[in-house]
Amino acid sequence: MDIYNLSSRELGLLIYLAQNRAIDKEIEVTTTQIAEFFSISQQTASRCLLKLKEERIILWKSSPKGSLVQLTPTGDSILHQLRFELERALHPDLTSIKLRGVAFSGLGEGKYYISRASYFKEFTSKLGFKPYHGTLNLRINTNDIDRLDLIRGSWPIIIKGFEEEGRRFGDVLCYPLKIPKKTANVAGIIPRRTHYGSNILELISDVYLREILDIVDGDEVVVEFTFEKKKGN
Amino acid sequence: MDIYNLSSRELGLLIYLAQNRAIDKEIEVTTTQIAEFFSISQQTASRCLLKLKEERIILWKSSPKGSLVQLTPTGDSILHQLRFELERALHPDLTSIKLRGVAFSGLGEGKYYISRASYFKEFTSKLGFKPYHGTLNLRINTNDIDRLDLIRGSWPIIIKGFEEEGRRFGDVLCYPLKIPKKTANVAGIIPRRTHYGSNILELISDVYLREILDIVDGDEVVVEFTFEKKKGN
DNA sequence: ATTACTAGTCGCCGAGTAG
DNA sequence: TCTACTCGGCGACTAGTAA
Repeated sequence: MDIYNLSSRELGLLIYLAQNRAIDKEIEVTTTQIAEFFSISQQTASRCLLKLKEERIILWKSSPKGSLVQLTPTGDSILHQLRFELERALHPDLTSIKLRGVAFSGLGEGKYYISRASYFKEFTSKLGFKPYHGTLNLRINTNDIDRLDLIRGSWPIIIKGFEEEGRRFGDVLCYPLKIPKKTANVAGIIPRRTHYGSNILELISDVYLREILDIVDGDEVVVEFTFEKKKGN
Repeated sequence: MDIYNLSSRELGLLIYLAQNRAIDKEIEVTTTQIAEFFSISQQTASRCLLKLKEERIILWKSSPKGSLVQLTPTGDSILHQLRFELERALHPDLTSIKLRGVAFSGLGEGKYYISRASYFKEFTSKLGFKPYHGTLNLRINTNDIDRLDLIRGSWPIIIKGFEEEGRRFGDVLCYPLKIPKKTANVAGIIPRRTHYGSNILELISDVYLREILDIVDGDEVVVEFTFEKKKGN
């Protein structure tokens, strides 16, 4: 879903809904209320909601008494993509974002996921390096979560999910990163379904990062995200 | 100019131009290049630029060899308005923004401007208080300039400019503020033509702020901007 | 009250092409 | 090459109205 495929109406409506907290929870709206806010007809408001629903940008339960609306993760991510593009428009000189986080040990899921043949092959071909069989978990500093969300609004490398042994493995989004003064190939990975505002970022690399960086749990790690030329899609 | 009056294409084009640094300077573009980027026809690209020019959102010199484009202050402010709305959409719990700045003495222009009968009357009627005949100049902390720009993206109270004695007095934009723990009526004022990224904010109030706050040049002042319910226009 | 279908109008888009 | 006009078609809007 590309933000530029949305009409201005739909985008405005999405912003309106989000401002009314439709990101976290279902909110009540009526098509008449939307129509008045945007100075359009009630019918158009109805059609816009319908279209957003069809494109799975919102969840919508309509009834003769009114409607309940909530943004889907897709809707949320569209707003973040717009934010990313806008930030770059307003700060064209900004070419990288630094994040600080603290290393911690997870339950080993990262290692498990990377080991899945399907993921491993895609990581290798799309990232251009063979990932070490393990991840370095970072708990991003509270002050930097907003910046993490900004990075997540960029156009990530998408590792496709799959179904295996009756279990669903979802899409994983990869963001190429650098560790200042190190040459290791690094990428931050985040499951697509992770909500914005999360402070967890897992790092994969072609090397054993804990050794290269000489860190243990609790140590601070800085990663840097550098902008590409344009939105790639 | 309301951001919701722009078509999605025009908004996208504006972002594209800004990302290519058309905020600061004239940049070269061709309608074909824009057409390819957005996957539209060259004709539509041409029409979009033409419309943006008519609405004084961009300056555009076109010739058979290509075009030079630059955003007008209006164009810049549209992007900042969008940023403001988007920030509120993504952070609906954020209800106020604090700015830190350092007091300094200007050349007394603020005092001069407020004294102009035309400005004074409008300040009084639109802000709801009689401004003290002087302003408190703040040099906003570098780290907070981005937040100042965010506030400037909101819907300000507009004090209309006028022509007098052969001189042009431009529009002044007012942002209602509060000083933490003080009850004084305060507003930040910024001439409309001031470019974004500026670190100067002038405060007007119904009281003599330097006395109430007990400050001299060089002292730090904190001001707080609180969001209203909705975009007012 | 709501949502949403249908009919009719209007404006926007792309193709062809002129300057 | 550029920009930008005209024209034909289609998509989006409003009004009326059904459910």
